Amino acid sequence: MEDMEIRSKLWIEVGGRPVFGRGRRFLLEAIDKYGSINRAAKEINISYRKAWGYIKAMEERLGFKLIERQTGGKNGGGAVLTEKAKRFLKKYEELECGIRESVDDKFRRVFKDNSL
Amino acid sequence: MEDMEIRSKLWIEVGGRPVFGRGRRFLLEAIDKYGSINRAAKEINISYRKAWGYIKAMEERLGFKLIERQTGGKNGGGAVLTEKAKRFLKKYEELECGIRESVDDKFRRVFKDNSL
DNA sequence: GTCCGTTGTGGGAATTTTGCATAACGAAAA
DNA sequence: TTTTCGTTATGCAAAATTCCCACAACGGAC
Repeated sequence: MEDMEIRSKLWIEVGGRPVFGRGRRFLLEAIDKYGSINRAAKEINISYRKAWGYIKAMEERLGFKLIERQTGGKNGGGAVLTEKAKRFLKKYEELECGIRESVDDKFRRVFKDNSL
Repeated sequence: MEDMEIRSKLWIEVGGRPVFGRGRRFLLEAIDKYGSINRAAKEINISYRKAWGYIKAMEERLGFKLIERQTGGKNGGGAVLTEKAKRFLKKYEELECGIRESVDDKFRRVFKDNSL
């Protein structure tokens, strides 16, 4: 059983539906960095279609606009995070910080004494 | 944003495939309690088919037998956990213990100051 | 007007999950 | 010996979900 590994997931729901998690976090961070949903999606290895669906659902369920988009124009357009989105993202980063590490630690302590 | 809630999930993988998590934990606990896969599945509100699939995958991926089954006979048969399964289950319970609570706490600390 | 890299979206394909239906089993009772 | 009963076992179709292809619209730069 040496290839066992622990995995953990953390997400926020609204009305019982997922609204934010690690994947969406990476998406927003990448959009913030690159100014483009398309580019961001490529960067984190998901399809544009999927990224677009994430954003749509997030905005609907959270009830506020996360991303200011512009279609056409210089460079074809682009996207930037709203201030509210940035504040939300920051909070989520803070929430997530340290949790995975502590889960990994506990896993190692409990499961890695090589008995079963 | 008052109906936001945090959710977390913890599971073990082998070869990149899920092997054990909260649902399977409940399943094994119920089998241990009732001595029947069928009864256990009803108790935790999943179909027998699903429970059976869980067990099959767990045993394949973990590489050892979790459940001793008997078909036919008194009461139609039944199922009991192997000793190894009991030890594994115990470890998982220990691993999971406290993690959800600490996640909830952190969520409350970070997100419940009502600003965004 | 053409080009380019965006955003926006329908809808079908592919995959995963779900659960219905039914067979096999074997001790105990009839 | 035969019937009964509540199990385990599993194929397969249907339902649900996820994924992704293909194309439209946009508008500044050239």
